[in-house]
Amino acid sequence: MLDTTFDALPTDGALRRHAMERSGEGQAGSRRTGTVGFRPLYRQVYDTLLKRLADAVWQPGQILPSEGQLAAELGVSQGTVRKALDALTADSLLVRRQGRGTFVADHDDKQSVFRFLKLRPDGDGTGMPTSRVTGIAEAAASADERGRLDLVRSARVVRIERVRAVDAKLCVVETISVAAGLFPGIAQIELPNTLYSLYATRYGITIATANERLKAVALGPREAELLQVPAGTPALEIDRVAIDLEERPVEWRLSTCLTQDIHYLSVLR
Amino acid sequence: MLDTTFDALPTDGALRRHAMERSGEGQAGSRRTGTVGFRPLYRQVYDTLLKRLADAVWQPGQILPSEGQLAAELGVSQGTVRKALDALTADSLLVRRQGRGTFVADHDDKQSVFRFLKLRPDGDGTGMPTSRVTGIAEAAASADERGRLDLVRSARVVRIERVRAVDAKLCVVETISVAAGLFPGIAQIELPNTLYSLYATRYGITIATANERLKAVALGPREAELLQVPAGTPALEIDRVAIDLEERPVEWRLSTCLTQDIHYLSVLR
DNA sequence: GAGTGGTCTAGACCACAGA
DNA sequence: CTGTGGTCTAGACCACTCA
Repeated sequence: MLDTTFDALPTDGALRRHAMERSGEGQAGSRRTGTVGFRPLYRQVYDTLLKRLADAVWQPGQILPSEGQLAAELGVSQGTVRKALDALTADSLLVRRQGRGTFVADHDDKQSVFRFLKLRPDGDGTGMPTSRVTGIAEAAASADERGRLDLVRSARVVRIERVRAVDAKLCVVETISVAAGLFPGIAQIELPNTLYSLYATRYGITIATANERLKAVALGPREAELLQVPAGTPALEIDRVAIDLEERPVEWRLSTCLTQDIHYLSVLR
Repeated sequence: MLDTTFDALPTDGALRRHAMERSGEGQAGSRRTGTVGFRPLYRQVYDTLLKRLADAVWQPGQILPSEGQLAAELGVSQGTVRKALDALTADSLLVRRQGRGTFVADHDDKQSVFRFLKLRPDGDGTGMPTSRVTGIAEAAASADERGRLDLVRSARVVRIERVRAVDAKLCVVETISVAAGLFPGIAQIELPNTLYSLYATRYGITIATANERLKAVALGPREAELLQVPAGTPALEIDRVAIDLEERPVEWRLSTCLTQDIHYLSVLR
């Protein structure tokens, strides 16, 4: 009932009124789902705005309407909009700047490069990464790829192999797999250093989170050759699955990293 | 001025009034520090409550006064107290339970064990860790220890060496260094599996964050012997500095982990 | 000076837990 | 039934940015 009201009236803008109406709707919802059917208003605002971001209604870097305008459009109070905007900001999807406005997070800028890159130089360097693609091909998805990316048996993937340097120091070789259906033509594009901004701008796929599993391994012969060190050298293996705004696993990335001059930084709170 | 007012009137409870008085004080503050001297009220409430937690005024697991009581005591509105409590909750220092109250986070319970332990079994297991101390001694701080723990040249440390198992599978050997002065008598105590709850209950030191630097290394002979694998086996080295509520580095921990059956889990947002 | 986000208040009602 | 945290509103003022 709550969601119906919400979805059924997108054109007139009002999510739903508070107070009396809300009370009635809340009880109806409770009857339907026990007592767990309650979804706060700001959560619905969050979802609305999230959908607009996922649908690229607003482009990265672009300014959003002010809190007051959004509140009026959605038929809720400014405080409720604020709570939703704060939540989206906490999820790194928006950036708020006092006195200026609220903007769609631009994951192309310098500070955002490191959101998903935890490799840092041991010493002082900036840690800026560079990349060189060493291979790219389309193929039938392997069992591993189907498992990581939640693909059907007949699915095809594009595999990208590249080497990366941090502060001009060669130290990473990685294989990236994405579903061919989600990223049409990606094998024919000149790939940028930061793939996730390409996903966002060209394919409308925004990476929201990533799960990384780290292990220590001995370098195999191919990786050793690419990194120009002896086979068997200990290396850090990072197995990453990147998740988009709609909670789909959209990229699997297996990176093998030399850690002589760099380390993986993890901050626990 | 802001802080003076705040610190000078702890007994009458009022932080400071809003509106007119605040405006005047704010301007005075601005004159002193340019325009950056502004500290929001809820931030001061946060600091007050944080200090009480650091001073162990409230014990772990204990219930705090209700929002209304705290608001009345501190002379601010309930909404301001709420904002401070929410921030403390986000920092994992409090736990809020609707209908029951706000509690001091108890980092002894099962879910909190994993806040600072990112090693997980590859398969299904619970991942519960166990420990066995293999050595403990007091000594003069090494250069590394002085650097990590910010100690003076003459400082002494207590070093704890132990091996750990995850799901009964031996996989970690680690050396823990703490300043002897901060943890008097710790070398004579029967050490629990979860050291951080000991730090909190016996020494009033609450670990708030930890910075971990990960590298892949080849096992040295001593570690290899303790872990019963060949020397040279690739292993994950975790170099952790734990920071307490007052932002002091209080523990340095160097762990060497076999990753045949476990991995290090890192969630990026 | 106008417009934006940030803070603070006061008061209402809702969901939840427990006596 | 009472008390707690959770949500929502309305309105005020503050700090910041920029034309």
